[in-house]
Amino acid sequence: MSPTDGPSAAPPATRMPVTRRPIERIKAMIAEGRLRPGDRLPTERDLAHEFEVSRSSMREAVRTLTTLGVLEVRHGAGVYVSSLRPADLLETFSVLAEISQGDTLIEVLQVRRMLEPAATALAAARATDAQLERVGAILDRISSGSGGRETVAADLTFHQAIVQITGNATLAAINEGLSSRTFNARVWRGHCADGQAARLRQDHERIYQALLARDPDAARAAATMHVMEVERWLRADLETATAEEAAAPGAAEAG
Amino acid sequence: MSPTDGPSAAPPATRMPVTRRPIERIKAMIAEGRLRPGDRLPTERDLAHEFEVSRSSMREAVRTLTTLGVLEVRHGAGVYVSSLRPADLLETFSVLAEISQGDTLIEVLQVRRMLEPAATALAAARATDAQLERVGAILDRISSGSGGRETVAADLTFHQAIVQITGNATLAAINEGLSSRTFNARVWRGHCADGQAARLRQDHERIYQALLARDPDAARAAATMHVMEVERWLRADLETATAEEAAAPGAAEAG
DNA sequence: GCACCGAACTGATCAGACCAATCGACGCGA
DNA sequence: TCGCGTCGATTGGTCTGATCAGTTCGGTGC
Repeated sequence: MSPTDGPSAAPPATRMPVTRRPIERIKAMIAEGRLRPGDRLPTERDLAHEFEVSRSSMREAVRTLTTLGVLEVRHGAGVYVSSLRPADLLETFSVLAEISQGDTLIEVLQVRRMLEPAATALAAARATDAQLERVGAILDRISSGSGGRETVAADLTFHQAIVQITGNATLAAINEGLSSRTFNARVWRGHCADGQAARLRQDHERIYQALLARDPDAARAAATMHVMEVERWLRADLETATAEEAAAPGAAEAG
Repeated sequence: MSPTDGPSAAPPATRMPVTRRPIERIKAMIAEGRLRPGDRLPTERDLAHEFEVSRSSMREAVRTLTTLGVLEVRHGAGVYVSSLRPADLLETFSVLAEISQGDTLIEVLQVRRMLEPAATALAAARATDAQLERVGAILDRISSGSGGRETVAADLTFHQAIVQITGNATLAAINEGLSSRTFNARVWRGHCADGQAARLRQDHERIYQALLARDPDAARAAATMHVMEVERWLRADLETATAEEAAAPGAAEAG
């Protein structure tokens, strides 16, 4: 065990960076329930005094906890404990999808291939009529679009809406983090260029039909096929990019 | 769509907080590949000058990106782009498991119930002899322990080792984020108190046997059973806690 | 009773100083 | 020549205090 274990295993006091003390203490207070969602913390100035650090350091601590989704800062109004809902705590997740390239994108898709089929099956079993109607409306927006921004946005919304039907906010937040606008835009652009946008539309239609039929098995299969289609495209795209890179290094993103 | 969409949809320039500009620009440079893993950035002072912000603000930006796992700072040495591996970018993930309570823990387990069976099945199909040997050694550490720290640590390692066999680092990082020492400790303590620690050991043994047999279906089933056992315990534990809370509000954690 | 305004509060940003860890050049001694 | 310690320059870490910019809320006047 490392000497830094435990929230307040004080004795050794391994000279942790000053900024870290407030972070750990506040996190611990929240984990222990002494601070609850929506609670307001003292002002930055008071906190700094309480933890015996300068205001700059206190601000860095607050910023860290804000980035983690644990705290919320309102200019002029104060620092508050966030709702602590999964969506808050997993907001940072999106950087993975934003920044990842190449092999990591494949890995991300493999994870989605584990989650989305299970989620879609669950949704098929639980969906209410109103929820299905909403999904149908989103599907119309995908179909009526021409592969541009609208379509990409609708596509993302489509999958999010389905995952939300499961009622599992954590699952929804994770799945949302595994998708990204930019990646989805690439997928659509690629399919349109190959004249295969119909494939994507058909995938979505099949998923929707499975939901309508409230058939979990069909939903699972349809979702699996869809993710696999995206994965198939990505693998092909990566190969092309690699080949172009080899032919003309450093100019892969042109056009 | 909100007016703040897009990384550099410049024209409106919606007066974003000063600190945010460097964050978005650096993130964009990384996403575009202009900054690569291991690259060193200019000093904080130079960066501040370049982005026309004060050093304090620049520091907050760097701090944010560090928290997100995108950058790495070495005291006295400089600021570097992290390896950008999933494990870096998903480090923040652990706060979810650390802080979550009640219903969110159930949700987390439901996600694990989607991931771990799939991962274990994949591991069964891919495991090498050396990897299996390592898992077996870890299993011995679980069995020889008595439910204390050692056991809990070995338990976590056991599952992580299996997921790592899949070769999917993103999956491994996500799954690790969905587990936490404190939660696992609670599970073991609870099972020991009920005299049911044998259940957990048997679950692990079954998973291991399925891996040895390189039987994905058996592995999937065994992993599912294991997560369900933990979920069963958690639901019972939550009910008990709720009941005690109702009887003696505010004293649930005593003893 | 209500809309408006301003003072007090609180976070956001800035500036400059000094502390602490790192790294590399230099020089001493084996 | 090689090895190692020292010292100074570089760079992140922390502190202080001032000023800018939203929020809140109570008072003021219609």
